[in-house]
Amino acid sequence: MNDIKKQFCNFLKNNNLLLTAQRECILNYILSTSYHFDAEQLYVQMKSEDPSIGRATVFRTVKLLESSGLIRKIRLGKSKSYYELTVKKKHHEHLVCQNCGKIIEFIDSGLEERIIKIAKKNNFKINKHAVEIFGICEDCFKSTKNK
Amino acid sequence: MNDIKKQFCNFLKNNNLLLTAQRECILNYILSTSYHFDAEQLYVQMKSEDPSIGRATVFRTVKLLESSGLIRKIRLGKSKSYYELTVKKKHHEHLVCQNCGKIIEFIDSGLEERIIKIAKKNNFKINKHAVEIFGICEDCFKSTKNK
DNA sequence: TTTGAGATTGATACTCAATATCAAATATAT
DNA sequence: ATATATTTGATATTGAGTATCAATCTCAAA
Repeated sequence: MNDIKKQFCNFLKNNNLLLTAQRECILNYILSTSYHFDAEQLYVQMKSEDPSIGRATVFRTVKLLESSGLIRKIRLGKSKSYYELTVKKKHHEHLVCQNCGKIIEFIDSGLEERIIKIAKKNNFKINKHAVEIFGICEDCFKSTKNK
Repeated sequence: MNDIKKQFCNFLKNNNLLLTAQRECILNYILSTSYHFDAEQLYVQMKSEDPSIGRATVFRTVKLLESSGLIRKIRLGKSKSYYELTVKKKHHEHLVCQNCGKIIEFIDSGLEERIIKIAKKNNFKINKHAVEIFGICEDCFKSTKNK
């Protein structure tokens, strides 16, 4: 069992929760994907592997994974929540193309520093932050010009 | 008629839309408030002034106001959308207290510059951006310590 | 191995925010 | 005045997520 699974097992144990077949199955799938996902999409995927699984279980497990710190919620301008793995990945921000939906991740230490400074200046105990930049990506911009 | 109203009228005219009593009423109210609001809250307010107004009309008008550029959508970590006036107000970001819900607005030119640079570096036609910092505000932090 | 308290499940109903539908009412141009 | 287009409010519907609950599963203690 790898470190990430162990981390989740510990979380479950510490909260008197059980590692069930469904939870393990969902965890496995999430670990095998490296990109953003949402709960509904995950449900459809799990359903295709095990038709007996329920929507509620998937949504509940996503919440658990979030509480455990394994995944984090991100908002990409849509009404629904997306999630991404927190492990094996540095914190980063998002460029969201409003035309094709493509998401470019970036890190910028200068940006992070400023955010920390701003929180400090306002006597704010910072917990998390999010920077989203919306616009048109290079590819889409090129193809609209060609029309 | 003030500039802001004119701007909205122009927008309506340019799109073959009419300035109706309901739309004007909603616009007036929005101009009289200077803080964040959401569509449902606005509906309740308008309903108290004119009980015959419909929910759909308020939600539609909010969308119109957004398209016209008079208000902008902001996401404050909740599932619903909030809006704020874009005029008479410089663009700013938000510090959101996860305990009491208080919202502190701030501007930081260094932050803005970096965001523009990042977009440029990624050949991204930037349209808008959002920075949200979540945490515990000074007041809440103090009062938790006293317990 | 049985038992029983507690955790988990899936189905379902429900909430909440927002959108779609549509007939009736309004406005506009001719 | 009339034909055309826009807007309205009521209502139904969607989409995302949560609450409920009886049935099932787990596991430690007897």
